[in-house]
Amino acid sequence: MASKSHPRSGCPVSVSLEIFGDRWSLLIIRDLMVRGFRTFRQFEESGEGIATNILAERLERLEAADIIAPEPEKTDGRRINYRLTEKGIDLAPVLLELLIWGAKHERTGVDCAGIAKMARNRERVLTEVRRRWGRRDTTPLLPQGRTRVEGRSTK
Amino acid sequence: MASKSHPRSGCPVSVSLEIFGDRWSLLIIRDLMVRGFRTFRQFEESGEGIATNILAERLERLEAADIIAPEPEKTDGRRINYRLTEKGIDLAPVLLELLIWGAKHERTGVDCAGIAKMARNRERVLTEVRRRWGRRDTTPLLPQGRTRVEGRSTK
DNA sequence: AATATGACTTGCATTTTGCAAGTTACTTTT
DNA sequence: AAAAGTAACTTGCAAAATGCAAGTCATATT
Repeated sequence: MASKSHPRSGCPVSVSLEIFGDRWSLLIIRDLMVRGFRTFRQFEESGEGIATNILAERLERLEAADIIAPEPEKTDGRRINYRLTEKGIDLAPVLLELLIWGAKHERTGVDCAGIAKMARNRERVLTEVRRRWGRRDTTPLLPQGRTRVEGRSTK
Repeated sequence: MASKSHPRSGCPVSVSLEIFGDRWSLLIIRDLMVRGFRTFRQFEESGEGIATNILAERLERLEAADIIAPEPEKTDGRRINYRLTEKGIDLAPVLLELLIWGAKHERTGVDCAGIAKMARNRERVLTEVRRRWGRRDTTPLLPQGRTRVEGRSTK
């Protein structure tokens, strides 16, 4: 991504996009925030099809930006758990709006009605995300199934 | 960008990012929404340094996604005014959250306090954006100067 | 008629992606 | 304790996207 520093405008939107304005970064953050994923392997197999070299590069980038932080697992020296920093958790509203927009305007694999409900209770949703994060609760916020457009989700 | 269609997850966030998950698309939308820009030339000279071929490609993409729509100017056959569709205007919350996040967490060229105030009145800001859009009011929402980090903005 | 302007194309060098196949450092199994 | 996983990456390329400079083309203006 934006490796080299071009002289950009200094607008916060522009600065933000320089950090995670690509097709993958926010998906990693989504996996951390709402799916409860923590490891390289989980991100890799999250269903989006990210290549491992890109994933590694994005994790490095997000870490450099202090959005995520690696936390080696004590019981298993191989495994690294990635965690969101406060700065990373603050991306929840961005992700939520992206979710709401996509569900409203595009054909996606999730239940529109459910998302519309979230749209009416943004604050509640964000509070819940933060609460779970604080408790290290990794149960997915929304039932993230391979639910495709045709299938009515959980009812 | 994501020209070829990979099999992605169907998550609304993912679908959204496939459309405008890059470094430029949302900047064009920002220019339309809060700076009152309407033409190719304006986007080109918006200070971000987008190349003309990329700009042309992004406009095409956004139009294909029904986020913007070109409107040839009657009095001047050369000029095309790009306008946001309803779907495009619905990106206002995304942009606003991006703005708030960037201003809070990164060193940007705008007055943090001003943005923080917007963060406390999200609904008011969004209503104002829509109101201006409806009236075709192109005066910039925020005094978008080349205000750099050092300069305290308008007072 | 000559010059200018707005909105793009085109050509080409440089970067970034995507993909497949390693590598390295643990852990678990036998 | 050796063999076989497993987790997190690297590496090597080919393919695609990007950046840059220059050019085109249809109006407008002088």
